[in-house]
Amino acid sequence: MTDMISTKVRFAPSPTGELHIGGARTALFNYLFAKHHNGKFFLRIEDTDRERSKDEFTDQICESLNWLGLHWDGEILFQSNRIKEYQSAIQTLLSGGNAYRCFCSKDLLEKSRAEGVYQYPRTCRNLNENEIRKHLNSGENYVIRIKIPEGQTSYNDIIYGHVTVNNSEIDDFIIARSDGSPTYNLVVVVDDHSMGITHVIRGEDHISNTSKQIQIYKALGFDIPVFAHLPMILGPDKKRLSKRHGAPGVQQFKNDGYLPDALLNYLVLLGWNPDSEQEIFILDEMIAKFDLAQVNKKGAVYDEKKLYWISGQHMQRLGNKNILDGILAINQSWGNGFNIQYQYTVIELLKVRAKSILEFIDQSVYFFNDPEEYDSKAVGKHWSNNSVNDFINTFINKMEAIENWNTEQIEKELRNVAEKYEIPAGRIIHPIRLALSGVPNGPSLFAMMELLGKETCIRRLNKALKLLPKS
RNA sequence: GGCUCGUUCGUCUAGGGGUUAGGACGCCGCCCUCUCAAGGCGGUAACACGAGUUCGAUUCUCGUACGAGCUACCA
Repeated sequence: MTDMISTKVRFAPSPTGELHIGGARTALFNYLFAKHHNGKFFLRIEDTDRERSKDEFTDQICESLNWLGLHWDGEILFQSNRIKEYQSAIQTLLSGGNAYRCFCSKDLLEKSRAEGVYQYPRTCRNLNENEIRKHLNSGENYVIRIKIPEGQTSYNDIIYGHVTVNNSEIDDFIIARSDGSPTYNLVVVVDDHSMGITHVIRGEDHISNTSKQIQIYKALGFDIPVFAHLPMILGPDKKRLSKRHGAPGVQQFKNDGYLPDALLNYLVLLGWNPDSEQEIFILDEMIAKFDLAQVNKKGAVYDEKKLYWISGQHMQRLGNKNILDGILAINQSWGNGFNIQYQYTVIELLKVRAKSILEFIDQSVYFFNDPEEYDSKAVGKHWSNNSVNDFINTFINKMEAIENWNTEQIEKELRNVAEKYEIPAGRIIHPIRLALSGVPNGPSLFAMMELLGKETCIRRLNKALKLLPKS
């Protein structure tokens, strides 16, 4: 390692809503970048907007981050605890001549904006001592604005490359409100500097804030970090996915039974390409291969279908223990009364055909309870008349005689019955599956029967014989 | 309005002066098969437009169009 300064990044959400996939993706990229470089990933809560910030959202964001496995280093930094630092930075700017008091009324400025004047006309920029004192003495409210110098501001974005803006395009924006509280662009710079952030990785919506922030860095004499702006995640209409726009919260994915790694896997593919044809990653693999230089500039449309597929891929690959943990996290009573070996076998049989934990739970009910009803379409197809009952009765007799209750024996006996009646085995297999599970599809019938056990199979078959066919 | 950024299959993307423009999801078909999945094989489908540079442009340049973001005493 030639890096003398270790990498430090941060994820800085404002607690005005729950964590949604856009934020999760930003957090993920920060996390991957930090871990890839053996650096630190910090969490900062941007709660300077006292009206909209809520503690419950802070809790929810932390919970979501933890569920995803994106654990932050050190203590959470709350901006609301750092007012003194901001005040002192503002004072430095003011006394250094890099900022000034502005006494213009909000109404006036809003009016001129409505008339097409979008920039602050810098009315108060060159007020002299006497004029300032006069305003102050008459008790007028004022805000503090940064004094943007002439010239150009440019920086080299890891993802977007060189971005240059004429300073004439940068407003003398407000750094302190009339109540003295600092604004976003000021606090970000003060915090990123005091936290020692080396790389600022955030959404593309901050590109135009960056040149403003660079002005503050310069005015304060701070080193400027490296910037990397991530393309937006878009809705189907190509507009930025936002809460208003139906951006799903991370919590929602948890409730829908998605595994954290699957969500992360989907998210990492939105904008980043691994420079190979690999599509399925676990977190450690993402860390090993992640590179900001491989992130593209184009916004990516959120596509639930692909997430769904990725989720299925993860289900297949995941260890049975992990799946069990995932199930229990949603439904603690799953598998109650059945031993662990039985539970693991259920998982083994089902995991290739469930795309989410929720689906998994849904598909597994008949392993623990006798079916209460039978899929009516399947009944019509496979058990529409009494001839089926004869086959089943014959098979029940054969089953009772089986001593070694295992897949092979069961299959052998069933095929014998089919042969005896000179019918395709499917004519017996389908109705039996229906009788045992209530549904027309699932894992290999014989493997299912072995697991359910002889008693249960016979009991369920007899029950079905009483109820089917429906006339 | 101004500024900044972007534009390859429906979607996620690879590629890059001469390619049958590659992969993945989805969709369709076939195989496997007791069903459903999974898996295998195949198919469908894209370089926004116009100039210029060039022997040649999807790739480079410039325009145009379209889209997005920012333009708050929100973050």
